[in-house]
Amino acid sequence: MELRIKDDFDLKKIENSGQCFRVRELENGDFLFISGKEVLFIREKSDGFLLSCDEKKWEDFWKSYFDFGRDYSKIRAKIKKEDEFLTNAAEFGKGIRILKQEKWEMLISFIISQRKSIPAIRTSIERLCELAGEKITVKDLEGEKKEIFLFPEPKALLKASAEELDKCGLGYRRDYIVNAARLVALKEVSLNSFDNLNDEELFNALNEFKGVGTKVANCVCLFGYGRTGRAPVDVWINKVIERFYNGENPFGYYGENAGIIQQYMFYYAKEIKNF
DNA sequence: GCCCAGGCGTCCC
DNA sequence: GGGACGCATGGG
Repeated sequence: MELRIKDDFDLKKIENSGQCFRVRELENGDFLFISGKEVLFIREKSDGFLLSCDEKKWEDFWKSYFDFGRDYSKIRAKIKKEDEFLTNAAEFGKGIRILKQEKWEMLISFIISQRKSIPAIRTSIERLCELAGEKITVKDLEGEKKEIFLFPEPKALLKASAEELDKCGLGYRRDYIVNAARLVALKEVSLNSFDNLNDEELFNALNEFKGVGTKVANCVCLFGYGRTGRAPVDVWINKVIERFYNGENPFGYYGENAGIIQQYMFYYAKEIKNF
């Protein structure tokens, strides 16, 4: 299908925004998105986008995945005029959207993320998918068949040996992942049931997993549950807070948009480095 | 070889 | 409640 949208939908920025680790640009310039059991190829065209899914799948799944239903330009318009850093960051990051990704994948991905660089996170996750993920065959926009490994189900991870998991470069995080897989696979914890919790309750529930602290729990809230009021603070955001906000967390003012504001700042800081 | 990475658990106060 | 410390491993 075709999508007649141009504003606030920059695939390259989304790929590099640090919220997703399996999104990538292919050699032919198309983008590949994988989430849950769904796979999408997207090609940017002069008047919009060409997608590998039909209208029904777009309406049922990808539309909400890409958070279409939110007007990002309105959010940028609410930024304090005197906040020069954030104004620059938002302009620079214009086109980023907060993806609503698969909950289990977010939990494990952000457990892996601690004390790892983004390229290293991608490598670990990809190895995990090849080790224990279901292999499916899909057709790209050229009609050519491609093999894709989906993100491993909790049960599949439990079947892997410690040695196999270690080859994924998980380091000391391995036991955190096995522990989470056990709790979810044995249905002692239901990630879907967490939908009913408010933001604070959800944060606390996620925080119960070993290896999930304040930052990781907030990332899962934001990227897995669409809780845009949560603003994860990592090393980059900490530098921003120290340098531009006198050490005071600036996100409270933005309420339910705090997570989106945070994402603009994170992307800007990460990309510019010497901001 | 060195430094650091979208932090966290533990210990100690 | 907050501060120091160790942590496995890969990228730059």
